Amino acid sequence: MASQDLGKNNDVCDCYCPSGDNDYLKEKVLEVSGLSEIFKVLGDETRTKILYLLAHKKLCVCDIASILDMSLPAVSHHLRLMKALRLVKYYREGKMVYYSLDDHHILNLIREAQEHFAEDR
Amino acid sequence: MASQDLGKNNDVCDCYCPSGDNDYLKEKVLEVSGLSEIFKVLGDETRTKILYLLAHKKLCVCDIASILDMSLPAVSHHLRLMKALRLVKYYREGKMVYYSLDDHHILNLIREAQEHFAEDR
DNA sequence: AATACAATTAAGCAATTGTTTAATTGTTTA
DNA sequence: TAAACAATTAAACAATTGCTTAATTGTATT
Repeated sequence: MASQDLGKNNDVCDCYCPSGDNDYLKEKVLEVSGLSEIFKVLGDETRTKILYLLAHKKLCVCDIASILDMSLPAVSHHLRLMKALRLVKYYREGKMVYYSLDDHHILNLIREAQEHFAEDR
Repeated sequence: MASQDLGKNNDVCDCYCPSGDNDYLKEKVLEVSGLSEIFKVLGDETRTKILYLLAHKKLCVCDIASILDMSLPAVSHHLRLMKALRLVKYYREGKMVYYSLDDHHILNLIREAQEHFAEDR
């Protein structure tokens, strides 16, 4: 390894087809960096459903499990992740732990996706 | 196995905490069924970037690879997936294959996610 | 205190995903 | 038609993900 590569693929091809603004686009693309983190959360059907449920009312873990027909640990696992990302919050009431939506902005994303389906198909 | 289960977890717990509208919520949650398919696409950073790039201008595979600093097969692989989902379209021009955005609605989702970050943090 | 129950945590496993390398296809140019 | 190049495809691999089972924690009830 003689010298350090400035990025692996500065010349994958010879064309450089666009008007030469590859450098500009390299900058531009940074605008969406990290965005997929939210999408990854919603990329799991179970999580989208949990968020959608919690948007309607607060629920205990055990109810979510019942509604979604899943095991408690499975649900708890997803809640833990979304708690870490501050999408949901919780409070304990006796034996039960109630979860609710902490980030209501996420609903806009869900609605937007719904429109996506509504329009296209 | 004596009798058929009506869903695995109709009684995960004894509480049934909500006002008893679990059945209603089971229906309600169907509204977001299948939605995560789109989110899954955007859940990969590379794909979000490709879509964002193509929203600005059509590009050949090799340029995308160059801009994102990735191998050609890797990029091609992602494009293939998004082609199948009708998010991007393509046409051949000589040796090069140009891709462009086919589903412009997807940009709304990206913008919505950008706002999500802009507001919260 | 002991039991019961909701929830969490941990470990293990199967399935999926994204990348790499190598081979192949398609188009142009010499 | 042979060589060069863009792109695709296929096979193999590493990493991640989501679930299961089992054990643990925390609270309430007896």
